Amino acid sequence: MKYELLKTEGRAKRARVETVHGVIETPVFMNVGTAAAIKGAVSTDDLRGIGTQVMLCNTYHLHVRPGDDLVRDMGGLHKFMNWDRPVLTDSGGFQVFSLAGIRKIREEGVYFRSHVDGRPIFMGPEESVRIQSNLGSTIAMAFDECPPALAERDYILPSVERTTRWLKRCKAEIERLREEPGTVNPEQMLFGINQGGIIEDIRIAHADEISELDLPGYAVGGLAVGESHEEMYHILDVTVPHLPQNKPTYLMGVGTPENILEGVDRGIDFFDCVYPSRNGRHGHVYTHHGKLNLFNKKFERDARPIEEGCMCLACRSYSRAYIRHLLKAQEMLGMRLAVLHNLYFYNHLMEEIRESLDKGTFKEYKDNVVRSLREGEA
RNA sequence: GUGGGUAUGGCGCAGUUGGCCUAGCGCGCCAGAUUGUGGCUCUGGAGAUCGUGGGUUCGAGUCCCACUACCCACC
Repeated sequence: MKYELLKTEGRAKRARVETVHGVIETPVFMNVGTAAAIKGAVSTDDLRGIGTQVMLCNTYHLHVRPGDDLVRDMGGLHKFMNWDRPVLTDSGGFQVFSLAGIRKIREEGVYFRSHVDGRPIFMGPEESVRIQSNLGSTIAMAFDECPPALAERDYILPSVERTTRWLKRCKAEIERLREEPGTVNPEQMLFGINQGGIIEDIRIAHADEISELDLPGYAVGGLAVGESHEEMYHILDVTVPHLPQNKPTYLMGVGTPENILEGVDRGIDFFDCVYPSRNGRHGHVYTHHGKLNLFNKKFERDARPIEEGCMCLACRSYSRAYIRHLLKAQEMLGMRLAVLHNLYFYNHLMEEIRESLDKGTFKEYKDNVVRSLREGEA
């Protein structure tokens, strides 16, 4: 992997990452396809058409179904889903948080009950890395615990210490697997994850500690899980400078267009979020003038596209009224068009961000977009 | 025509021996939430002269009579 820093503006970074599956221009928004598909009937062909650079898939979910051994036997995730560009796999760490009701955390790892059929599933650092190795993703994420934002110091501190021990085990395991014959992707990279809730000194100490492991990239995890925007931005302000600046920095699970602009401004390269796809399925669509809820009655006879001038499939051909009708009638095409629009919007937003960084006008661009997003539709 | 049944917000229903019914629920409708995705979930809100008319009673969605509409069976 090669990380080439092309330009900076304040802390904001414009970079190019070369991987075995091709180049990633950053800042980038990764499109979330948990179960090896973007929900909403979006194909990988669609993704190529809307500027998707990286697809994000999930270790836990693919392990449960269809099984990582099956994916390996089918030639790896790339071949399986017909996507030859970069893929990042989330480790299953977030499921420690999101499936809190059906798991137990121990030093060796996490005992889940499958959300599909209830069978016991054990996942520790070695298991997570092995699964991700079978999937053959471009970037594997370390297996961590994502504690709730409101957790107290006496919960966060031991949790973060365990996450560090898990990270070292992940690193050892991926290095071991790299040497094994038949590994799907011997060039697979491991990114470490910083945790610490909203407690400054824990965040910083942890960032310093994991930076020493000299991994190819680092993520800030455990944000946007209940804390305020101000708290999230503050943690980025104090934490990101303690992560290597000559490597990709990934803010996990974030966020709204405004969150992303603020993240870029604080030195983040990679983002991902379920918002464009999940909200699309639920009829919420993004524009430069804020988010619209297409279920709202005011769009019943609105002949305009979702956003004037947008070049996505939905906006080139269909009205708000028609997409609203499809969504209300639960026609799959409604979801599909809304999701395609949202992903296009996010990918296009990142392109605008990169252009403004190239030109040295990011600050101005960001202020304008944030104002426009907040003002809403005229 | 005869006998039986049913009529409660847009739809489907619940309403116990008449009294916490100032009429409840599901869907739908109108809004809002959702941040490393369990095609979910959650939170608010609007909307009903309880088919019509009369009667009994201190009090009727609940009981009685007539009428109307629909459903079923028989002729």
